[in-house]
Amino acid sequence: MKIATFNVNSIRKRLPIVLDWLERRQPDVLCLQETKAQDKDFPLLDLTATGYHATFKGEKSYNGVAVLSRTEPEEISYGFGGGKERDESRLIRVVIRGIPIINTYIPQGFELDSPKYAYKLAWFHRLRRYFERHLSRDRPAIWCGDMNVAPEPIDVHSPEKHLKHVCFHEDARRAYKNTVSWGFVDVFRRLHPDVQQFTFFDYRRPSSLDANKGWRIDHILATPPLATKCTRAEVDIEPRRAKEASDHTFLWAEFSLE
DNA sequence: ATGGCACGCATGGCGTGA
Repeated sequence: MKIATFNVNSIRKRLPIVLDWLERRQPDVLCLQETKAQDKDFPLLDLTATGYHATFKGEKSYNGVAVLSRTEPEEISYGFGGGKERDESRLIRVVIRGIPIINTYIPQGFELDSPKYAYKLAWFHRLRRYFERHLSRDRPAIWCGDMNVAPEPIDVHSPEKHLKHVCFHEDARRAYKNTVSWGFVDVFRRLHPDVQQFTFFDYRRPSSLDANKGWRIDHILATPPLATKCTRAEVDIEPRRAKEASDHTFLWAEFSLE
């Protein structure tokens, strides 16, 4: 099973890139973040014309997540469920071929002294509790998406310059790792322990792509019984070089499910 | 040290992203 994740930064703007990638790469599952479209404006027909099923939840202007899948999901749920701040356009859970897949768009955080950063840190704790309620670390499960955290110094260019950046600050890294430690394995890092490979390159530094000055903040993780079956995990840099690209690019992983 | 680019929107300026 091939699963991919991609922060599209507007599904309507990135539709040609997504359609092209689906056709050429033929993933079983593609998780999208920052679709930036209300459900009524989601380009459903363009995407389902490919044969993929689309499961999505969005809002005006911001956030929004979607899962495109070759087969229809056996279960679907949006957000944390219950209470306030369900964040339905940041978390989507589907079950495909019996495997729970959680696609998240983690809050970015803005600045260290911003309430948004406190919200980001709390989000990781809420997510850990969500995993505790809904998953078992002894059974196959996948968590993927835009995590807005570079876990280690190798995962960002010039780490010494970014110690106070909301995507590399020690508190963000600790919060992310605490959620990971519930029982997930970063499959890219497991297969490529020493490779520096980024998934995000800032628009505002157009030379960053050629200079390979980016961030690895998009991740695919699996519980141990599934992580051991991961045979490949790769970043596809080509779509970042495309005309009218997203500032993120695709990460994909292949699992041997026999 | 600062700003830079792109996105959506009751849109020619702002909030947001990372």
